[in-house]
Amino acid sequence: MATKKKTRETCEVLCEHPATVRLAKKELIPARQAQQAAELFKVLGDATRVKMLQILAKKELCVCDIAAVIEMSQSAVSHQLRVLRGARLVKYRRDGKMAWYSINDNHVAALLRQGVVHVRHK
Amino acid sequence: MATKKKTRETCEVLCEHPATVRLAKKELIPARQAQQAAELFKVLGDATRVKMLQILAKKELCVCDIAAVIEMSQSAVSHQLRVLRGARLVKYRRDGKMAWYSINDNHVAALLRQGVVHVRHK
DNA sequence: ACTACATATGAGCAGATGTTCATGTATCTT
DNA sequence: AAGATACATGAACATCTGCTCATATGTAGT
Repeated sequence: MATKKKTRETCEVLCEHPATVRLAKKELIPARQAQQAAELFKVLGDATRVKMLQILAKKELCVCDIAAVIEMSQSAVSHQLRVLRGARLVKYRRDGKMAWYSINDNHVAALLRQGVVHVRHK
Repeated sequence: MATKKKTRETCEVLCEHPATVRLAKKELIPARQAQQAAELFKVLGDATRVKMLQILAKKELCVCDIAAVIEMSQSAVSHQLRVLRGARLVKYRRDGKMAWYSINDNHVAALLRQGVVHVRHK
């Protein structure tokens, strides 16, 4: 019985290469940075938002026009714009009833473009 | 009664700028490309996978070492490696009992790095 | 052949995500 | 002031995600 449970009792650490692990741990990105990068990518990880960002990278548009272009409801678009705003990927200005959105910086557009290029070449 | 429901009945298309919409639609990325790009970003959109890719970009590692470095269970790591394999972001080779993983191409590493740089500068 | 080891995978579950529907808020028109 | 318009938001819902736990698969050593 004692011999049978050996695997679990001795712990899972058996095949590790300590030197390699130690080195890799040093080179590992800080947890917070990983989390923030992941959150950025997560926002880009939705086809609706990709489309929105892609057209907003070309031109400033109002909510209604965004909805018309990507063929989604105004509500859905508005919800997603909130996500994009939260991630600071877009900026907006109000002009009376309308809200005009555009991409926040070229960095974002570049990242997006690079992703698109990657899937094209695959 | 008929007047009251006007908003819904006439449809949501009232504020659109037809010329702008038509132009933006032409410039809109094809749906499949948007979907594929989103799927790529979605894979990058998880802190565990970001960490894994980041260390695999520096060095080829076996599953057990990856688990030790990022401090997650072997099972969790294995599941995520499956996702990364599915997206062709990593490659692997077997050597006896061990499986050695590394990043698939520099493209992926560059994309990752760009994301990290973006959150650092924010 | 038997046991230990390294990795892969299926089931199950809690939490996150993206849409719709209904409604709220602010602005414009009359 | 009242209604219409443009947008935002809360609730509800179905679906997806990422983990754990248990177990399966394949390899090596004895």
